[in-house]
Amino acid sequence: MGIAERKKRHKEEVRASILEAAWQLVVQDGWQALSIRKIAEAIEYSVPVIYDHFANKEAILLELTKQGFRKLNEALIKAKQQAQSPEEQIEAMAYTYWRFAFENTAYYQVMYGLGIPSCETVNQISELSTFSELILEPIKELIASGKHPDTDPFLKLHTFWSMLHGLISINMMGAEQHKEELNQMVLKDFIRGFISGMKA
Amino acid sequence: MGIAERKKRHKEEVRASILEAAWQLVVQDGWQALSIRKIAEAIEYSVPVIYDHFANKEAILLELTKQGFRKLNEALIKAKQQAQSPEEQIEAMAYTYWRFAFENTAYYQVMYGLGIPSCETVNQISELSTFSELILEPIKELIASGKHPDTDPFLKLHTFWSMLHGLISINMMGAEQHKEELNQMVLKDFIRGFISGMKA
DNA sequence: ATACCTTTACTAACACTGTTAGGTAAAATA
DNA sequence: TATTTTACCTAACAGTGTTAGTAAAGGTAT
Repeated sequence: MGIAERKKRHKEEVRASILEAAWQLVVQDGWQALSIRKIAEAIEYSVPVIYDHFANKEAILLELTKQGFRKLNEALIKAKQQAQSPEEQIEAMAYTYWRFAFENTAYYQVMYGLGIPSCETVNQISELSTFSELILEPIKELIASGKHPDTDPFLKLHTFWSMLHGLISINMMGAEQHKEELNQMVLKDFIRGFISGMKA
Repeated sequence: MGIAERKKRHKEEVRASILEAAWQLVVQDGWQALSIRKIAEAIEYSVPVIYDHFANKEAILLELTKQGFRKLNEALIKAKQQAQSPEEQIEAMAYTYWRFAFENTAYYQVMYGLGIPSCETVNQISELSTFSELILEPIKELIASGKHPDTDPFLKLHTFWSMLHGLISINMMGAEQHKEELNQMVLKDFIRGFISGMKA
């Protein structure tokens, strides 16, 4: 039954080429300029073929979002592994998150920039649980060894993520009035405060 | 020359009705569902009339964004006036900002949610300077009376705004997994840390 | 080998979208 | 009264997401 296999393989190739073409278009002209017809032209197939692989345009963007989180998670895992203490892990991950956002602005904007994603959309991103777990672990360690071991780790995770995201998104939209170094300082300041806030 | 006046007045009425209709549509179905034709139908004029008042659709959204910031600024001014010390002013403004976001999610999403606004767009929002000044003032006071009077107030303003925005936007997209009270606590925690971070 | 069915891919259309060119009729000016 | 300006419209252009219907090709069963 090699035939069915070959077909399946081919189908997955087409699916991958759709995502690849979509991604290239997003990087080139921004996600607002992405269109089904442009994708179809890029992969040299007719438009309806795309709907054999994705329910709609949103599903394609959702897949790119997932890709983005997978890539982010990878980078975070690597950063975490190279650090030893929970403090260093958190610090390294914060910097990595920041760097990911600015080295992959296209990804970051797809991940967070399509309007504010609805709850249903967020729940479809299974990669988020890995992301949470990754950061939650050193936070828990830090809390356990700190002076307030009854602190809610989810609260701290939430804070960490929120503030990092806020820093990045405000920074992305107004890079003129606030200099680069300034933001690096804000980031540094935040990380220090965040970590010491869990110890004491 | 009452005629020209009457005409001018009428023209401004139409302009206002465009914004009103646009706003109503945004509140009803979200900003992604806003269309020029729907606005035209609502105001009972043909489509091209809208282009006599606004260069394009983006200009309408930009005006709504400005309206949002004006409303936010108003609320912040009121909150600031009712508080005495810089600490209380900052705290009150943070809560007011938070409340504004969740009582006017439509505004907040127009203000921040249309993709990540470009630098050029941000520069067109003159209301932002009022917003900055409003928060900058108590920050400066607090820094001056603190132990590190050479702290950059812009850095602190940037931090304040970023983290507040991050808190809100992360919260808006995932209200299921994290409870309401949790976020109130995160907010409280942040404000306390922010203020004490400038004193000491 | 013939008949059948499923898969694959297409063209063409529907119902929208933002935007604008061009025309008409009314109102203001000369 | 003649002319110009304005106010407003219809109709179109070029694009969007999405889908109905069709034709051909591939594999399966009789």
